[in-house]
Amino acid sequence: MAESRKDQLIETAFRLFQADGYRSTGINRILDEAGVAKQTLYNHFRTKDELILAALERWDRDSRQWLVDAMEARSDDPRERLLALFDVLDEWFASAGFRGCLFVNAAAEFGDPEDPIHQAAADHKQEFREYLLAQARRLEVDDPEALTEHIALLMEGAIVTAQVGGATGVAGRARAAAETLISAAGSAV
Amino acid sequence: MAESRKDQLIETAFRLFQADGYRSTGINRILDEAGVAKQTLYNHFRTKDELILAALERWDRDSRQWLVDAMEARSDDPRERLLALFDVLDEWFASAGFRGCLFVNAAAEFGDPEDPIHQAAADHKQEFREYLLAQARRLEVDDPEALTEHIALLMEGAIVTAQVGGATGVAGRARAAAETLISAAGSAV
DNA sequence: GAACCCCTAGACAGGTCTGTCTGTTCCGGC
DNA sequence: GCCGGAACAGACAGACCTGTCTAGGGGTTC
Repeated sequence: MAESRKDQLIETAFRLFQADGYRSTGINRILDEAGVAKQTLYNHFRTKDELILAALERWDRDSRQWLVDAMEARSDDPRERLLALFDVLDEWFASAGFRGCLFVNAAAEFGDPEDPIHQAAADHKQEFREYLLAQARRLEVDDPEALTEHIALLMEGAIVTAQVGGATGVAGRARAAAETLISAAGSAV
Repeated sequence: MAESRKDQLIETAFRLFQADGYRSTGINRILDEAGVAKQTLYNHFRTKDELILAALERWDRDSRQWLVDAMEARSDDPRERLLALFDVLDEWFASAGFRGCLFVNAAAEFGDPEDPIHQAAADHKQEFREYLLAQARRLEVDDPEALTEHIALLMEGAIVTAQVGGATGVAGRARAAAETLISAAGSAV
C-alpha cells in the first residue's frame, strides 16, 4: 500500500468534513473510520485545525487539477472551454454526496477573516480565478478581467444555489448567462 | 420595555450565530449575553435547533423586508430597481460584522437537505427569488424566469465572494454583469 | 392577603470534545 | 538476532455541551 497513514487521515477527514461539516466531525470518528490510532494523528498534525488545513490544501490541488483537466479535455476553443466549466459543475452537482464547496463551507464555519482556515479558502478561490483569467485572455474581448469576474460570480452562485436548493438545472442556467456575457464582451475589438 | 424575553433571545442568538456560527455558539453564551435564565429559554423553545429556526425565520422576514424596501425606495423603474439590488448588497457587504448570508451558512453547517434548518434556508432563497421574478416581469423581456435566475446567481455569487475573499467592489462588478444581461434580455419583444 | 405565573440563579446529569500519556506490538535494516 | 522508529490500543484529564431540576423572587389579579 503506497498510501501512508497521513494520506489515509487526510482522505477520511476530507470525506467526513464534506458530509458533516468541520466542527461536528470529531477526531475520534475520523480515527475510527480511517483505522488509525490517535497518537498517529498527533504525530502528523499538532491540532485538529492543522488536519483541516491539510485536507483543504489537498483538495485545493486536486479539485483545481480536476476542473482544469476536464475543461481542457472538452475543447481547445477558448470560448467553449470557458463554457465547459459549467458542464463540469453540472456533473459535480449531480454526483453523490455533493454538499457544496468545501472552501465556502470552511469560510462559513471559520468566519474570522484572519483565521488560517478562512484564508486558505480565499487563496483557493483566487488561484482558480487566475486560471479563468488566463482563459479569458485568449478570447478577443475588451476587458478579460471583468469577464473573468462575471463568470466566477456565476460559478459561485451556481454552487451555492445547488447546495442550498438542489441541483436541478442550475449549472445549465448559469451557462446560458455566461454565453450572453461572453458574446456581449466579445463585441469589442 | 416592549421587547419580550423571547425576542431578546432571538436577537442575541441571531447576532452570535452570525459572528461565530451555529454549532460553535453555545446556549450558555447566548443566555449570558441576553441576560436571560436558562429555564426561560427552555420555556419558549424545546431545543437549540428550535431557537436556530426562530432566528432564521425572524431574519427571513426582516431581511427580505429590508431589501425590498431599499430597492423600492431607490427607483420605480423596473430595470433600475433590479439593479439597485446590487447597490443594497454593496452597503450590506461594507457593514460591520458582515459574515455572509446566514442561510447559506446554515445550509453549510446543516448539510442534510432533509434537516429543517437546511430547508428553512432553501425556503428563504425561493421566496426572495419570487420577488425578483415579479420585478423582472415588469420588464419587457422575452424570458423573465431566465433573467431572474441569472440575477439571483449573480447575487449569490457576490455574497459568497464578499464573504470569502473580501467585499471590495464585488457588488459593483455583479451589477455590471446584471446590466449586460438585462440589456441582452430586453432585445426581445 | 393569597393564588398565580413568569422569571432568576445555579447545581446537576450524562454525554462529547480535544489533546496527552502509557505501554505494547510490529517490521525493516543492520 | 537485535535495535529503533512508527503505529496500535486505550485510559485519562479537563473542558464544554445540551437539557433537567430545584428553590425561590417579584409582580398582577382576584
